[in-house]
Amino acid sequence: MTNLPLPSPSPSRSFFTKLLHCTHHKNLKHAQTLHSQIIQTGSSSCPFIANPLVNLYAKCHRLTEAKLAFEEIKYKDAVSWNCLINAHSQLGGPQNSVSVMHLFRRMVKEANENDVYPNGHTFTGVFTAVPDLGKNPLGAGKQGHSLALAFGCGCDVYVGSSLVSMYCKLGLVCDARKVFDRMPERNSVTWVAMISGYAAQRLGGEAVRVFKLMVGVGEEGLNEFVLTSVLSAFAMPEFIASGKQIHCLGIKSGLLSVVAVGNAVVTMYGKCGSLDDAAKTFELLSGKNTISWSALITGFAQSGDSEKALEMFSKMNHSMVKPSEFTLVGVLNACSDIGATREGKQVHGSLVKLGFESQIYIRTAMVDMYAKCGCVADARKGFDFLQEPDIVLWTSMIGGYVQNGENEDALVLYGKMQIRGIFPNELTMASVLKACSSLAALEQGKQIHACVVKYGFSLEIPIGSALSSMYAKCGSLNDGNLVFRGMPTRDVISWNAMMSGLSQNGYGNEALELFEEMLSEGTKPDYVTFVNVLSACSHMGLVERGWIFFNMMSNEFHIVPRVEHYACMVDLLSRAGKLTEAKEFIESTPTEHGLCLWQILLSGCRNYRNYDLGAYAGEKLMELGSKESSAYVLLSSIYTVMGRRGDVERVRRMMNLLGLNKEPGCSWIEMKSQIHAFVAGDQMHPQDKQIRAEVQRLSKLITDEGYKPVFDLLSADLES
DNA sequence: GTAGGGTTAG
Repeated sequence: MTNLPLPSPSPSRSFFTKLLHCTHHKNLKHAQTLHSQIIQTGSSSCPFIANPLVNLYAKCHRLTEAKLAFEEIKYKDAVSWNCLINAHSQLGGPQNSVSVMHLFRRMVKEANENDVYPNGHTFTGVFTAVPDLGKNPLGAGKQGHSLALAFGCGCDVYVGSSLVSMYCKLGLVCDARKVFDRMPERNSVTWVAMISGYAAQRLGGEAVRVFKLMVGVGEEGLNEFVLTSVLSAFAMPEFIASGKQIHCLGIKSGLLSVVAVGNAVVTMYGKCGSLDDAAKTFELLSGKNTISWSALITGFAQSGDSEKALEMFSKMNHSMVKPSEFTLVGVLNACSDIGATREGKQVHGSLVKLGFESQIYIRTAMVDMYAKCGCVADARKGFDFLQEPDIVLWTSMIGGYVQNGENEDALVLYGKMQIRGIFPNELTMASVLKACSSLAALEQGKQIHACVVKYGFSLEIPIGSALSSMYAKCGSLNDGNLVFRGMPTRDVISWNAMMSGLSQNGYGNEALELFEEMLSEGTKPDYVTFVNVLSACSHMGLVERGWIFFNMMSNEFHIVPRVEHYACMVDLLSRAGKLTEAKEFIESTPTEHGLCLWQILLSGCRNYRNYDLGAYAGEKLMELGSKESSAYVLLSSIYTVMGRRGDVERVRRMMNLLGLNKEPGCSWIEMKSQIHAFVAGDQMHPQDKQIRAEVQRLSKLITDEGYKPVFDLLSADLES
């Protein structure tokens, strides 16, 4: 009984067990030892040993070795092929996906010869690889789909699930749903694929229906994957109630303790704008990982609480959890939002240290951050760093120039992009159109309009708004209106753009009519709308209506007046000569707006030659430490007129002390796509002589018509 | 007794 000899395992059996064990532990060192032993014993051509070896290399991400081991197999069976195919599809990426398709074609081609045919395992690998194909993924997917049916794999749950997932990733949820509905058998993976497919397309309603279907069918598959995918479908404000229910379900089922589920809850609340709930859930998470922190930080940044986002980031740094590129994108966006240049630069430093520098999302966020913080040159450095910027990055850089008023550079960069043959998106077009508006570059604007048509963009928001605004701001109000009326839908920005075009070109009444039309169509005005309305009133001298609108803004629409609104009111009152009323109005507003508002009143006083009030406004500006040279010049002129020599001296001394100089006036005009700029006093233009002669001719003409220029003492002083 | 599908942060 005691000394029964144990049967010694056959060498192939022993290799087999060792290979499985080694695969489980992903032990590459041991794999190489085993491989050499297998070669020595001459079993490397036997599928029963070589297949697990191919798989072992695959799980260690060693595709070259896997391929070598595969090619050594003399009579490859289906498993040999599938191991290598899935090795590539699991690693993913365009390159590996192409390899999957090559291997698959070879397998099919040699099938009859070897009597080895693709099966369910093969098609799962193929369908997983399809979405990553750079060239015609849909064609490959459909072809694969029909082959799978031809090879009798249509009923396999794995094949079905991977098909659902494939169609979803290609954006064809309807095709995915067709496959889903026809599947004879489904499991939790199938449900998850379908639900997350809807979630990715932001079709929360469909996702709920599928989830309810699953619960109704009595599927037992409720697991952490299902919960996370459902939660991601509810990450929109309109689904917050459903999201809360799933949160409860997570608590009841105990699945909330899975960190991925907790993270999905945090994300869901963040995207719904319930940052309190997001933060509470986050606090209770056990085993917070980098995704948890990123979810919360991004949530704060996206809901506009960027200070809080930065605060959480600094807490994260103390918690010893390493930030990922996702975290840093969120933090950079927070920095852009509040113009936190110093923090942004710190993040730049740490992302270099962490090796995220060349990540495209990181680059885009960095370019955006530097541009929004006003450091366009740094933004450009970040842009130039990548040889192949994608369209989002091109667009951020172009948008960065526009935001900083460097519109010529924006157009130049857009030209470079066109030469590189890069297809713009709607935001690119909107940015370059905005650049044209600011430059009043009608000709270039028209060319871009032609591109909009050529590229097949519609007049949807934001292109429609940008285009109508471009025409309006360039003075082509009819074309602006034509585009505006042709837009399929209009949001408050579209209305604002058209109104501002009208009002800037002296069509104040039409702007106000448009405002009435906007209200009657049920679009809620925002603060910009009221800036437009008030400035229209100011241009038209409509004091009474100005007051009505100013009061309507806070009383009816609960919009807190900003400095722009106060400025419009002061401008309106000053232009109308109601200078004392303007002064009293300024004194009733929050003091931090003084610098802007007193300056407006000062100009008003100049026009009406109210020297006492002008001096009062000027003194206020000096007290507040104004850096506007024109304020000091005007004030000293006023004192000159009033004969107060001592005060003139005092103002001039202050001006010198602050190092302020009179800024020369300048203007420009675009002719035949070229911009001609003029600065007061310069004689740089090649046709300077002719231009001056023409100005003299025109001056004489209008003087003869009876025009008398006003040369009061103030403007005389200004000219000196 | 070898091989396959799904979730969370931009």
